[in-house]
Amino acid sequence: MSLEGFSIKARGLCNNNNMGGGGTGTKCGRWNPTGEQVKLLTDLFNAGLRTPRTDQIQKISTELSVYGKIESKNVFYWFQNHKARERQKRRKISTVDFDQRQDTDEHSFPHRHNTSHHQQPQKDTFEGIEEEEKVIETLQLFPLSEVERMRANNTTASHNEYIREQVNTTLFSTYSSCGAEMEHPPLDLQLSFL
Amino acid sequence: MSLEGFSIKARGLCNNNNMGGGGTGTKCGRWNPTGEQVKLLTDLFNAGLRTPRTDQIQKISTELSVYGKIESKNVFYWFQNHKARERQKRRKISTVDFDQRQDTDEHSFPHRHNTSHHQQPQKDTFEGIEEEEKVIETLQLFPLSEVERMRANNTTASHNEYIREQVNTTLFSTYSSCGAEMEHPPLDLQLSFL
DNA sequence: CGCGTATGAATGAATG
DNA sequence: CATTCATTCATACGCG
Repeated sequence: MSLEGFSIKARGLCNNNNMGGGGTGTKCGRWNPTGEQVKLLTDLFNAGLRTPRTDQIQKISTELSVYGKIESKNVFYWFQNHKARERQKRRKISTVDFDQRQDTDEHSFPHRHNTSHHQQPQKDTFEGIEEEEKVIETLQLFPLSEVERMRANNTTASHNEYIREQVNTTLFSTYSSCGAEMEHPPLDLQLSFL
Repeated sequence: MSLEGFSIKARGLCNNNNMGGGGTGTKCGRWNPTGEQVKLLTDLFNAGLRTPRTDQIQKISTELSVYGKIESKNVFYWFQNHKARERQKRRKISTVDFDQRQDTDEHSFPHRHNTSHHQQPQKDTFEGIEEEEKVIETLQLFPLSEVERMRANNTTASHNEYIREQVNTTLFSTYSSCGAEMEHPPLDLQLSFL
């Protein structure tokens, strides 16, 4: 456990996914991707794959199954999550306002498995700054032979961001449904900045 | 490589002292909240804030930044964790019920992993023995003054009808040309096996 | 100093 | 696609 090095988390507590068809003794009910699986998925993601179709999902799943147990839905969820968090990160993460600018470190936000690709400093716009899928042309990710050419005219001019505006509604609905467990009267804080 | 597990916290010392003891924020990997920061966060939580929205998170983060280095994601995580742990605690207590189970293991999570759904439909559904969370409706902590006027046009995302129907169905049946997806129509990213 | 606990961080799973 | 819940991993800290 060096402190300077990379502590490869290896995600391995119940990581024995290699049971093949047995499916026994898997005490953890949650899929725990292996390193290879993650790598493959990440590569695909970086290659521009964001929302694989059903058949793609199945193929990916099949391919990944050699590394450990996996289901199609895992792949499905993985892409969903990965994409969502990529977005989310741009919104939440490190949006240090103009207030204070401590240029202490540039790696303010953690990158879970981001393989060195553009991480432009985001503005906290709720939309827009996405869909910028980069397109690679020849991706030789796998030991197989055929490398499909990828037509890269995506343009991704998708402005399909459905404005899920939740400004004023959520504020109250949140409290009405979520509630708060406080036995004390609503303290009137000086939270005016909110 | 599976750099998905890297902790960039790959440095060692981090003595972000706090609590009014002086102490200066040494930029370390992990955010260490200040006493004031914790207090404010806790106050907000006690005031009923459970899952702040993005804009709230940012404001909170900005506000807290005067006490020390902080990022939006820290606020985000803080609320996530705080809420989760409280629920967890409550669940654990309710599990004990009248029986003192203190010998077998400390792992007292039901771990009901079901491939169907979970038991918490939405925000607040408690087992039973909890404290009767009160809904604060007179919470004027968050002025909606000009937020509302900010939003005049909504246009109501009508195309929000994504077929996010259950995973399984989507995966193993015809995708039925949702038309809403197809990230980039062309890009037939067929990486070997796809 | 080793260990248990509190908690920050991450992510799989699911729902709307 | 957004949001949330649940669970787990990784650390900082305090204790004995």
